[in-house]
Amino acid sequence: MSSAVRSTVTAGAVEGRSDAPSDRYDPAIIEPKWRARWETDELYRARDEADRPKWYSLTMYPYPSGTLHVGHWYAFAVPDVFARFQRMNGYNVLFPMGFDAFGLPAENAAIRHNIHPATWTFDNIDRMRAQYRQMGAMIDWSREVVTCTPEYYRWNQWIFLQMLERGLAYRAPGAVWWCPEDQTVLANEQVLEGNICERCGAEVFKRDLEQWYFRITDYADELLRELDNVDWPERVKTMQRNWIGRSEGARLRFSLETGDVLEVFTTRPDTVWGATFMVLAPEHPLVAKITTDGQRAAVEAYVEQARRETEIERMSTDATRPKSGVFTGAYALNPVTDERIPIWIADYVLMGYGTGAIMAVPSGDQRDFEFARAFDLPIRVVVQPEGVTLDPATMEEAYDGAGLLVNSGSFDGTPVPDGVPAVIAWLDEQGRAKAEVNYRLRDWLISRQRYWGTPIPVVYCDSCGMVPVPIDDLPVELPMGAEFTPTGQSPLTTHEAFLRTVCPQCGGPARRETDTMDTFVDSSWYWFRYTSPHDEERPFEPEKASAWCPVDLYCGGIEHAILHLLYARFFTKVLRDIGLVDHGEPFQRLRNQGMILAEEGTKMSKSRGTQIAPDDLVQRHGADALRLHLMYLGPWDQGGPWNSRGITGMEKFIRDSYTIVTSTARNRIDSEAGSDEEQALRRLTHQTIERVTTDLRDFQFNTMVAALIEFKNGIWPLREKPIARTAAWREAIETLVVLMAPSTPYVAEELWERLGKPYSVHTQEWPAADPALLRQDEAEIVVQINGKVREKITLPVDLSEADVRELVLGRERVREQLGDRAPARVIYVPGRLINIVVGR
RNA sequence: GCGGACGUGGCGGAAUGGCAGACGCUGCGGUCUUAAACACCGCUGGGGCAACCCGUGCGGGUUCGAAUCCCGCCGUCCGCACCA
Repeated sequence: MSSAVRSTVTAGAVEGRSDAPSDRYDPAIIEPKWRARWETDELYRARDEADRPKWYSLTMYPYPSGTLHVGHWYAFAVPDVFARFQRMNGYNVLFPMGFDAFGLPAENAAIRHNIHPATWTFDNIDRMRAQYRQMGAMIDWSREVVTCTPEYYRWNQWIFLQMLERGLAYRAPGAVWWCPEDQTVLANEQVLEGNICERCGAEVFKRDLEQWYFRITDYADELLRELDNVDWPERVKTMQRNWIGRSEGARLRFSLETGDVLEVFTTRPDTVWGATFMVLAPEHPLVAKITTDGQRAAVEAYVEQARRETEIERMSTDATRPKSGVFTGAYALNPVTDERIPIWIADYVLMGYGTGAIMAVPSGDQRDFEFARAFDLPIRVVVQPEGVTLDPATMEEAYDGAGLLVNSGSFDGTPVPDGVPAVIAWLDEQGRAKAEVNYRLRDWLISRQRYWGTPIPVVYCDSCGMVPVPIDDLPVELPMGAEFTPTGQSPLTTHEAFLRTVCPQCGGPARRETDTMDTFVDSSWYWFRYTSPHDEERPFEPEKASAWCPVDLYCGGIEHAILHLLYARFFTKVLRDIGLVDHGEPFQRLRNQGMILAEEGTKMSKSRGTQIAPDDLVQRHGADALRLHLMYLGPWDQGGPWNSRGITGMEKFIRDSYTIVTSTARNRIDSEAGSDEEQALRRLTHQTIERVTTDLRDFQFNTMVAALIEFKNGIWPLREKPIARTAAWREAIETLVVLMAPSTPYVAEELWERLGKPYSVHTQEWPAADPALLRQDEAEIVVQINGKVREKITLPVDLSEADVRELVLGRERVREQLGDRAPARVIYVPGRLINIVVGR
């Protein structure tokens, strides 16, 4: 509070004067001044050049939700520090910015406030852009991308058409997730545990609808394998691996007594001798056909119940729920034993995975075991572990560990790992099995029955059927006048002028596709667009994209661990196969920031008013102080509760640095280098260079700031001493300013000017620590007796162990402590400590 | 249920086998001031006059030496959860 008053008073006082430099640090003057200068000079314009190595630093673009909160700064200002650091390290840096501007919140807000989604969105973008500018980031705004503009989304349509041509986009019926609140279908990835809509939290259910899909499953294997080649947090990779869910096994054919063939997928074909029954998913197409008359009523009741549960709680099932199911009355023949085995239906078998049917091996699979026990079905042991003898009558759980095959014909005695391929090969010869790999990953459902998105560029003609819109007719523009209140129908259906068109093939009347694309399509390639944002021929120039990409460092929240990052990887591979880029992995290095919580530790919420706005803080403390404060809260990948008090400490650091530099910048240097004091100062300077450099490189911003503060604290008392008139001092303060440049760009630029150095500090070369100065001649050695610190002595580092030992043992305090006990052992760690071990 | 990460002063955190608590915040004392605020200087894990003792969720282990490594437990957070 008080500093707000002070700051305002100072600002008012200075305004009247011309440009007499104030000795008091005032961000309200410094920050707008340099921001204007940088913009005029296009200091942050990224140029396509080949002289320096490129560095593409990308931060996930924001959704234009309204106003910024400090979380936005945390996500953007901290990567900005790193981007600046890389620039000073000699890289040609691309640090772009855009807005993920299509999507449901715009529509919902528009309905609530009775304005157009475009108005809402562009107003927000204008506001947020201004807020982002305050941050002092090195954003190249000339490359800004806004996804809801036809200049951008026409290329979504272009890519869609390329994919359609290659069979990677297709339309298919199927049971899909439907959100009753948002009145649209959702991708599997957007459905959270408990069947909750990722966007609005409503409970979702399945509906049978015809929808557009992208064939991401074609890339399942590559998406899985290439995770090994990127530098990403291990947990993100694990999440993607789990999501893709690769299983190796075989597809087996079982003959039914009805003459039908039932295929199953299994990862354990070696246990087929133990398959004592089969289970179909309730939705399996064979269910109605094979059910016997006697069982029909029970089966239909169960299927109906399962369907209802689908709408309420199915899939939210946990594995501990008791198994349920019904016998169909039908039998299959076990292909290896020729036994008749009963066919059941149960909801623990999912239609969406494998073939929607399983062979049940209760002795080896816990789920099958529980089912067999519940319905009194036979259990046959086919894998015998060493040491114990499994008895079906007394087993309490399935056994799926190592062992030898038993009751398995000619394969008896085969160890499990060998049995799997052997049995597959044997069954394959007889045409009864094929090795197969299954993935949990499903194709990406991209159509949405909402308005504020990219129109899908196809038309439907009565005579020609579905016809793609010719590339030359793009973009298919989203009409501004549509009625977009959600009805469950695509809003575009009611827009006659949009809907009615002519068939590009026959010229007859045709109807446009009225679904729009999932907004994750927009974000699946936006970083390529930054490399040639104004290209009118293609989504982007392949040469420029390949020159800048892949992205060297991608920063963003962990919440995109699966959705966005998986889709983006998929698109990159598709664009590579189309021939637009030369690589398949978009993001070499990924770093996730933690989440900034409200002061009381809960999630920041707009509605509860717990969001912290940066504007106010910038006004009171300056953007530089806020940047430092965010870095200093803790490890960046950890996040944590916002703390409004600590920022004053950062302000003090800046103010003190400002005082140090401005009060000594004009000092005449009147001593030749060489005194011990100067040598010590130079050591401190170079140790700080070393610490700041390694901390920045390792993304340890909190300790980097601590190193800067310690440096300031170290030189603060010297500013009015004679040493402030030496070359070592000059080196120290110039270094301080350069080291501050990435973190506090405004004040660093101001101080650089005060030092009389040529504009701009941000184009200076990053300093290198002089190894000769880092070397210590003397070190403080900790003297321990039995591991307890008893004394600290400063000794030359090159002293031999014997000398140190003699010296230490001769010390009065040590002799006192030892008494008449003789050292049993002495451990010496050069330059660190000496531990004298004595018997007790 | 399975898997992973984490647990350190009043608070955020530092230290990843070698001085626990760097640095910042808070708090306390002092200087300045008529006074207060600001600013500056100093102190700030607990106990003890001191030597010293205790202390990194709890219990055990390895080691000359453990916040750090190993085993078990407790707690918090995250991911997965009928995927055949």
